[in-house]
Amino acid sequence: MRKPPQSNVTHAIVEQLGHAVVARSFGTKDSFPIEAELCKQFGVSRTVLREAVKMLTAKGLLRARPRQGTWVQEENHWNLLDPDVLRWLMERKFSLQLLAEFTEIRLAIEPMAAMIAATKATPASIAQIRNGIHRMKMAEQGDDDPLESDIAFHVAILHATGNRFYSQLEDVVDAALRISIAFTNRYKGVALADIKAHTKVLDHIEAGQPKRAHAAMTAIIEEVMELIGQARKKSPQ
Amino acid sequence: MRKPPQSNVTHAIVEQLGHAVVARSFGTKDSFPIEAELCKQFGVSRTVLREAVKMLTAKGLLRARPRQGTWVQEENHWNLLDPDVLRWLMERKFSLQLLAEFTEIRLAIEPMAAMIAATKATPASIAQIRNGIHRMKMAEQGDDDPLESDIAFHVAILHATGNRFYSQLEDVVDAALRISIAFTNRYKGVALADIKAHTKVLDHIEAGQPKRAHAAMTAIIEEVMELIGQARKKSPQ
DNA sequence: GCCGCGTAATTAATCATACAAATACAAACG
DNA sequence: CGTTTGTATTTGTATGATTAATTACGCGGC
Repeated sequence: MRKPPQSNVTHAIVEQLGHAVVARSFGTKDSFPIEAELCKQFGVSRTVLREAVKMLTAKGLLRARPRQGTWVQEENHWNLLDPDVLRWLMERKFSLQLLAEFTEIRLAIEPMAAMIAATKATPASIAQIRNGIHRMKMAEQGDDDPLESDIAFHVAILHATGNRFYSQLEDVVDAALRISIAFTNRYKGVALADIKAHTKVLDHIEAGQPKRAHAAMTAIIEEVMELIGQARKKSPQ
Repeated sequence: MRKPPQSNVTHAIVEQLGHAVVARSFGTKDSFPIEAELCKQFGVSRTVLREAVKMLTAKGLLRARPRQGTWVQEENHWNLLDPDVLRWLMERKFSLQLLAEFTEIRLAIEPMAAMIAATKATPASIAQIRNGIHRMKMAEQGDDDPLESDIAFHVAILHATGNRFYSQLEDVVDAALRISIAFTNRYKGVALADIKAHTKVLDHIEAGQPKRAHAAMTAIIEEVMELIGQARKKSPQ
């Protein structure tokens, strides 16, 4: 994604440990290595390791207590909506199941976002949405990236709500779209039909038609849901 | 909420610093104290302070770089959906604005959750929902807590989706409901009408009627939205 | 005066070590 | 047999020293 690289040692450890945790590389609860063990394993000082563990604790992945040691939290404690956790999950543990759950959330958020945008969007935020569509058109002719332009469109709508919590879900949408591409090239390339469907959403938002904007966005995402459903039938995991 | 107290010094600092950050107690960007300064201020060692800062960094509230120092991130970097951040915001910086934004998110999530639950709910998860309603009835007669029982109902529906991301939004709903109570006693006590409306949702879920479940839940939350709207007219912030 | 370049100063990052606190477990005691 | 007390283990906290990254500054060249 678009994060500054952060070339700290600590950060590197956080990444590795984070990946390992979501990938379930640590067997049973008590098989998680003790501090000293991990230090040796990664070749870093206790300070660095502890700070890394603290960061993962802050994201709900780990828990530590004196004398009991450190262990991986139950999955329902993970902050799934944390951008890092999201990314780790998607990089390490892709599954159609996960993608389906992602999309199910989008189905709640994005249509409602479009609906809200239809009543609250400013000229500036509408311009952002339009820019996304413009990029999709460019991408169709090979002059822009199809994935990035698609993301730009969807994210612009989240921001157009003027609601911080919707904006915050940018990363979920981002991850969901990237994951979509990862599993099937069917999504690759920008079809004219896609552009048409996306333009419809913009039109309704601009016209101040909440319900129609909602419906148009729902159509887009249900299309994705459909694709996933088909894929799962072929190779049910 | 229902978290183990965590009586560490580090955790205490995280709480204090977290509160201070969301309350905007640190003026301009460069007025954030340097490490040593904060250590003296809180009377803790650098170890503790650094680990606390790391945890807040993990939640997107702070950022630190050598020679530039530590500073508060722009608000759009905050992980608003992190349970801690959410709680700090709500404890320190209550506003009708914030509550409205909360509720706007609920308006997307919960009706869709009810919809999904109507097709996917298991006997066990339906029992959970029913238990929530049961508690509301008890609360009406003073035999249970009205707020907690209400929360139990809404959270049960999120879980009934079988979707981890919906489950994860438990804290948002939790916070929203608590905040609701905080600003008006209007919400206090359980009205018979409320119980009726909530029961309707359960009935539709049990009957496997997605659209009706969706509508019933929407009605409940729009009622809340209405209340907020009225309050904002009286004292527009 | 202006531009590039190395150098110094500042701040967080890392390391190493020591000691404190919490708690599970077992042994001792009633 | 239950209770208490001790002890070992693991994380928590403290401190000092060192390293690395980044910016600001001054120096020299033009």
